[in-house]
Amino acid sequence: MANFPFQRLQTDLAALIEKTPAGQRLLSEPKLAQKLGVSRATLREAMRTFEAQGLIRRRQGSGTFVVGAVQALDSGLEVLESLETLAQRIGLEVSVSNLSVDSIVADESAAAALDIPLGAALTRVRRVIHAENRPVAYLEDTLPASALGANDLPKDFHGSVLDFLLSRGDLLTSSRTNVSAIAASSDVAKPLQIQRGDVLLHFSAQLFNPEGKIVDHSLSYFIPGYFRFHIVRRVGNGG
Amino acid sequence: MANFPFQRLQTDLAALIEKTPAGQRLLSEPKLAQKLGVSRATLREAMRTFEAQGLIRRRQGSGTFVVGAVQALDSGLEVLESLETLAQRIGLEVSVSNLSVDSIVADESAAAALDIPLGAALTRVRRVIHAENRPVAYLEDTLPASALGANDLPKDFHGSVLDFLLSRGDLLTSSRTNVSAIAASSDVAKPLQIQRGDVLLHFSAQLFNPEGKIVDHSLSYFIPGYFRFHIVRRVGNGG
DNA sequence: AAACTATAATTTGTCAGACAACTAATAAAC
DNA sequence: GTTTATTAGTTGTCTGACAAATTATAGTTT
Repeated sequence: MANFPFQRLQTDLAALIEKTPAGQRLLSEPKLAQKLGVSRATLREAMRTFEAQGLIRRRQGSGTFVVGAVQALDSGLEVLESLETLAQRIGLEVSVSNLSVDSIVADESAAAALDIPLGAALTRVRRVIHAENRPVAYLEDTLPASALGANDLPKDFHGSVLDFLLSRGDLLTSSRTNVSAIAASSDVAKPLQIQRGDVLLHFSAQLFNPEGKIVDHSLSYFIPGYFRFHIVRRVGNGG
Repeated sequence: MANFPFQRLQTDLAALIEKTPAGQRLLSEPKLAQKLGVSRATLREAMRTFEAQGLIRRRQGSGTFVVGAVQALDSGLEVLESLETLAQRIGLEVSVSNLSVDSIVADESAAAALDIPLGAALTRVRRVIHAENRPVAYLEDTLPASALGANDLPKDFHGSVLDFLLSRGDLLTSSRTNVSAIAASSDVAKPLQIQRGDVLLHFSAQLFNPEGKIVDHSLSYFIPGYFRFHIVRRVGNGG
C-alpha cells in the first residue's frame, strides 16, 4: 500500500498539479514535502519527472509553476487512463458491445509480448467501444490467467480492464505504448463497421506492475477523429 | 552553460546509458556520482527522468540496469529529436530529397497553428526523408519568416529544421505533438511513392521557445513500419 | 559432495540538515 | 521619485546517515 513513498507521491503530486490553475505557483519544496509526507529529496525526484513532461516549470529563487497544460493531463499520452474517462472528458458517452472473454493459451507472439512461457494460460478480453452510437475503437487485452481469470470480470463490466484492475487494488506503475498506424484487417473492420483497409490509429501497450512484470498486453485500434492524443515532448539536448 | 550540474549530468548520463549494453548493470550510485562529479542526490534526480522514460530499471539491493532493445528506428516520444539524430544514434543513414523552401503568407490555418496574424510572412520547408534508399517520411515545417528566412538554410541542409535551429543557438524548450493516423493524400503520396489512401502515421506539432512563442509548426507523415514510436505512460489515479 | 542456513557486504530508497545561487519584495538613501 | 542596499524566500546542490532489499560468502548439516 503506502510502503512506496515515491509511487504514492507521484500520484498525489499529479493530482495536485492537475487541480492547480495554470500559471499558479506551487507551495515551496519544504512546505510541499511536509504536506505530502516525504522528504524534500524524494519530492524533488518526483518533481523532475513532471518537469521533464512539461507539466511544471521551476525557477531558482522564484518557485515552481504549473505550466499552461491542463489539457496535457486531460488527454495527453503521458498518463495512462481508461478510454472511458478520456471519452467522458471530451464529452462523449461511451458504451460497450461485442464483448468477449476467452481463455486461451499463449502462442509465440503472446508469450513474447507478455514475457511468459509458451502455452501459459491466458485471458483475452475483446470489445468495441461506441461513442454517440457509433463504433470508435476496438480493444483487445491479453493477460496471464493468474492476473485475470476469465470469470473475474463483473457482469457490469464497462469496458476498461485497466479500471477493473485498479479498482481491485492491483498495483500498476506504467505502460510502454507503441504508436503506429495500420490498415484495418477484416477482423477489426467488421466490428467497427468500417471497410477493410481503412485507416486506424494503433496502440500496442504493455502494462507493468511494480516488480516489472507485464500484467497486460493491449491492442487498441482507434478510428481517427474521435479521439485526439497529444504529448508534450522535451527538446533533446543534442547528445 | 556548464554551471548547471543537472543539465550536464543529464547529457553525460544519457551518453553513458546509450553506450552501455542492454541488461548490463551501471555503477552503483555513490561511485557513479563521484565519476560524474555530482552528488548522489543530484544523480538520483537525473536517474528518475531516465527511469520514467524506460531506459533504465532500478532494483533496490541489486542495482540499476540498462533496459534494452533499441531495434529499428525506435524512438521514445518523450524527447523531441530530429529523425536525423535518431537515425544517427542507431547508426542508420538517412538522406533528403524533394527539398523545397518557399516564402508564403499565413492563411487561416497557418495563422491559427502559429498564433500569428493573417498574412504574416512565413517560410515553409518541405522534404522527403529516405532511409536505406527508400522514402520513409514526408515532413513539412512552417515558421514565421522572422524565425527562419527562406535563404537562411545552408546549402548542405540535411533535412532537420529542428537541428538547424538548435545549431544556430535558438533556445527551444518543448513541443506539443498531436498523434493521429490518416490516409495519404495525393500531395503526400506522390513524393513518398505510395498509393493515395495508403495508411500513414501523422504528427502535428508546435514547437515552443522559452517565452512560450510558437516558432515552428510541423507536419510529419510516416510510412508505418520503418519507425517505432513509443511512450512510457504513467498510470493515472483515476481522478 | 551437495544442500541448506546464517551472516556479511553491496545497493537502492529515504531522510535530515546545511549552504550556495538566485529572485523578488522591502527599506533606505539620495 | 528614483536608485540602491537589504532581507526574506525559493530552488540547486551537497554531505552524511540509516533503512530495506538483494546478493555473495562462509559455515553447517546432511
